[in-house]
Amino acid sequence: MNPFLSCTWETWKKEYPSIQLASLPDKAFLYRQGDRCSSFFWIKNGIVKLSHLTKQGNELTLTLLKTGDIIGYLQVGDFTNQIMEENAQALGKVDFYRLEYIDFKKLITSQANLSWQILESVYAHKQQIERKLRAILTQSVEQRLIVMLLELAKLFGIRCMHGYALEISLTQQELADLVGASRPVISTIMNQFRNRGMLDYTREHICVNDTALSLIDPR
Amino acid sequence: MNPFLSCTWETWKKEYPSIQLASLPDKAFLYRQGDRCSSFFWIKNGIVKLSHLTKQGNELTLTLLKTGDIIGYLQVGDFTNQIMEENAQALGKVDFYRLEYIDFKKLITSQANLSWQILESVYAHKQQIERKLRAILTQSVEQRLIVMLLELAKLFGIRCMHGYALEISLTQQELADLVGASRPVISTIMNQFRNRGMLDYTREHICVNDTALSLIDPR
DNA sequence: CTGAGTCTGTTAGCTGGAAAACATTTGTTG
DNA sequence: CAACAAATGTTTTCCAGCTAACAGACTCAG
Repeated sequence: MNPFLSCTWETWKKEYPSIQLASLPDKAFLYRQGDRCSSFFWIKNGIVKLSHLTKQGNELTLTLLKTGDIIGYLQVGDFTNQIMEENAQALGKVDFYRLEYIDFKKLITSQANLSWQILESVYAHKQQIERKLRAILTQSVEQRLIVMLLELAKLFGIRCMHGYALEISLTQQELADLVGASRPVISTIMNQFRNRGMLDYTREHICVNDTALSLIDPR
Repeated sequence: MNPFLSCTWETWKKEYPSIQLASLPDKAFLYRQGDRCSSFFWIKNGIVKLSHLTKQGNELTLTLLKTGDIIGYLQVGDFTNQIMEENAQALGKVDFYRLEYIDFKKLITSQANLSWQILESVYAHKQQIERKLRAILTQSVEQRLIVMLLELAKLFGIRCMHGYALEISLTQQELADLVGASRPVISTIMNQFRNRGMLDYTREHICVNDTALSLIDPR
């Protein structure tokens, strides 16, 4: 799984001089929207939020990435200006590897199996965003919120008494950004869910109860 | 540009036995949503529409692909069932190369430069869909329609008298699917645009006038 | 303990655009 | 050239969800 462990660190360092292991605290940015960034990142440990800030000042969260995922890759073509369209922000402490464009390209072209892995990863990511697009165009906020909560439970849930507690703490605003809705609506729906016993939550903790799992849409 | 021309056809055929050159008429499907398809396609010539049919029976067009683009690639992981989430439909006659999964994987892992090209292509596609998502969440149908028309003019426009004539013929329904809106709204807005002199169109022909180009949003 | 800052809960009002329905125009075919 | 189908134009109705605005509640620093 870990491409950087198949060999010693020194070997890597010699072959790809720009490689470095770094780490960032909660809320820090790997890169920001508008930055000129030509690095490739591989998350060793932690969660990274990819989001976009709109002109109107709304934040739209594209996805949450976790251990093993990759970001930043390549700005396509040589003509395009290398400006990032999203923010990549640490949610909690994040450790990651970082590689410059040239070395990354070298890596891809020389390590065939790795290139396949990365291709799969990007493609999966693309599919995920297509699903999100679909959801936004066809489902109500309520439905999208359920799906999102279940997804979060699967990705970041830790088994507890009556369900899965999320290991990340999200404000309702962040949840709203994640499903592409306004905060007040999320607040109201969250309450309904709590009343129906699907959810337990406090300010810094969300727990998706097992009863909610039965609501998975059979498509 | 054409990866399959760097060598003779026979050599390719021997190395990757599943490779084949095929072509389909207008409206035919390369594959359909729900199909079990493990092929990779490379468009040699023509335009392909990627779309998704929702439960409610609405069609949502994800993107239009043209010569040089690739689709279908890989269904990620071995665990996922290989079911396609979209339709890939020819818009006009389409010629394409087709390769089975195993050969495609072999191709990727053995042809480094190719794998880089493909990665770029998938990534570009991902970025495009993210932009679309953003547009839908932040812009009015009118704005999205302008942007779409300009984009179409750039991709498929042929220079004419007062602007760019689209070489593909799109119904208003198809346009609506493309911007994620309802048909009546598109119809009304198209009329407004025509009255303002930004557009000329008949049933089977759309021409984006130069005056419309001045409306490109300065972001 | 007090006040500032942040998050959550709730209400009221407004509106973009979806849905449905129908009329009109254009193209096609026996 | 009917007459049928397909695309376009237009109107009406309706509502999900956004915005704005404010009132608790909780948290933390001094």
